[in-house]
Amino acid sequence: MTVTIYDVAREAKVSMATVSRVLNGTAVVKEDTKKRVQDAISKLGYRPNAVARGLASKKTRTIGVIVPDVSAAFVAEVVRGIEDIATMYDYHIILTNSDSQLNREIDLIGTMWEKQVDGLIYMTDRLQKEHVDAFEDAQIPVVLCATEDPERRIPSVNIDNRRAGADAGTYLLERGCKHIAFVTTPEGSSVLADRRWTGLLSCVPAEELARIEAHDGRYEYALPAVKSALQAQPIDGIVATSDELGLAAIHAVQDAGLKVPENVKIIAFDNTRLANMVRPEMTVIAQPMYDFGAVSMRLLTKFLLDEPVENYSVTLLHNIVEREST
Amino acid sequence: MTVTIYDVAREAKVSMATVSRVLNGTAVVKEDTKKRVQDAISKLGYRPNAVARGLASKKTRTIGVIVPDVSAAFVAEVVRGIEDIATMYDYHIILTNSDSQLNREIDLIGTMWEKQVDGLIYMTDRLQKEHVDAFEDAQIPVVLCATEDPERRIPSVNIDNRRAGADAGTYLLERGCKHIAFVTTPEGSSVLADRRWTGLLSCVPAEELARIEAHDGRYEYALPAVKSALQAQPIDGIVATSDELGLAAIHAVQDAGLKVPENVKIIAFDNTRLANMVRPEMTVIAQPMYDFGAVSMRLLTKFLLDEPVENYSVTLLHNIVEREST
DNA sequence: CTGTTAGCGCTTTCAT
DNA sequence: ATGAAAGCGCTAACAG
Repeated sequence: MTVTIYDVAREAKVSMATVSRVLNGTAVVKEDTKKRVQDAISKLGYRPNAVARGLASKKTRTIGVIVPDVSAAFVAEVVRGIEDIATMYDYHIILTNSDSQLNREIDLIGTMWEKQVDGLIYMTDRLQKEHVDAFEDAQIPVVLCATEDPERRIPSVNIDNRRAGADAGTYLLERGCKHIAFVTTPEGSSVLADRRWTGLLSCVPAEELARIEAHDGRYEYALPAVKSALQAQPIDGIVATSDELGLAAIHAVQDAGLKVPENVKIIAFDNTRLANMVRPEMTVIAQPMYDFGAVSMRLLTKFLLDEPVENYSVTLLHNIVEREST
Repeated sequence: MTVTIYDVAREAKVSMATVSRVLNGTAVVKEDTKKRVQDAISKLGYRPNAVARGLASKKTRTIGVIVPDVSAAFVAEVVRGIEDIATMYDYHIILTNSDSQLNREIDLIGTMWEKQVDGLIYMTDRLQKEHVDAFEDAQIPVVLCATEDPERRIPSVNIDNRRAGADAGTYLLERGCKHIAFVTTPEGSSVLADRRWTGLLSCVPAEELARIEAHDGRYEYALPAVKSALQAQPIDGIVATSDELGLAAIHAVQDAGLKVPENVKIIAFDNTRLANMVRPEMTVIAQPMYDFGAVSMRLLTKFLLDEPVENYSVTLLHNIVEREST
């Protein structure tokens, strides 16, 4: 039925240990016998059973990936980056969605341990003590991806969100904006958004800065929120914490009979495909989404391969892509 | 170090077999001893090793998911559906991207077998004989998701794309369009798009039907393609095979100094979030993306659990969502 | 350079 | 209702 390493050994007239050796290159094997083994392998169509391998070696070549929601454009792009590098290093990923629910997240860390993943890439809106505790007693190498650990206990890959927030603010200020609004998710829901807000506050006088919150960070909620803000106060510059919110801002401004960028300049975060498919094309603080994933995974492999790691918390660069909305 | 079933057995003063029984509910255990075991488990913080379990039981509770590219909105939504149902039935998913490359796909089917996945959910643009062969000698239950098997050898979940194409054409015809264009990926790259084209041909006279192809189905390539088509011939109705292409069509029309929907009516396929975030909001043939994934996974569990399956190829319903572009 | 022999941590007969 | 024992398919000492 299923052909095992034992069958290959018999066919090649060697011991299973030798087969294992040519399979893993874990010791030198005479060229001649190596060939016999390889012939036997292809003749029988043998494929090593990764589960048995995992049990024996205590390495599954599988890494767990916990994200809030793959169906979000930003996240999907990150996952793509993770998977590409994982493939490159011969790992597979087990993907799960947490919907940012703490209990589910903690639960997942546990089941990832049951699955014996070699490492974990973790993405969440707000890292809590419970997470850190769970990581610790799971005893699995973890890297946080686009997720901030204020106390830097866990390796992570991120951009400098505070700085990025300040850059966005400065950009608008330099272009003459006097009344800036920040369109974002509700306070406390995302550490990253909070950092950006802090950055904004550092360069824009508080009295010239408004805050517009949209439930769940969704277009549908943002649109009316921005509209009413526009009526309540003068606004000539908007920073949005995602492309989706930026687009909502654009439409709200247009609905108010104003023009982007003439009357209101808009700069958004992320630079998903949305940003350059809409009209006007959006100026953005581009985030290296794919690289978040790729670099996280690469960092994880360093831990797994015991390579030297110079920097436990990697800060990727963001940059402003100037388009039509400013 | 790591606590095993053996430790639990000793702690509870029973045999490991009994522990296994309470763990799996695989046989009746006296209430009293069951409690002792459970206490031991929580006292020791025991968690069963899924890899060992997989080796012994030959079931990994893991299913392989092979998709062209998670970073595509459509795919990401499907994957979300798969993962949700997988979680519901206590399965995990190993996610891989194939970029629709045949050799990579075949390779992946093999490594999925190595990983001993219990089942496979497969998504590709064009199913080939090589795929079917690989499925067969992998001996894994497979369900095709949003992928068509012309010969219906493999279980699948889909919509009726031919019919959907015809519906889109009819819709435009009924609204007075005389010169219809289909914006799509290059011929042969996607069976689904081909089906839609066939559907279109069945209701729109060939001489009133134009075909506009965009490399990779991308906005960037579609925009100029539609623009030049607009100059070359009269067009007053457009069917696009994805939201992204639909948006490109909208912008191309606008750039030509025409209006949507007054001069040109546009209907697109998919109904990703893009469709109702753009202006004008797009009329679409809505595809049940999440359900593609969810139903596929559910169907797979039926095979896995030996539940009776009445229908091996499930056809989900599509529907027209009327918005501003028509 | 190659073979022998223990396990890895669990499920699953087969007894009792 | 519970225990003993034999694997699952492989890796990893340890010999030779």
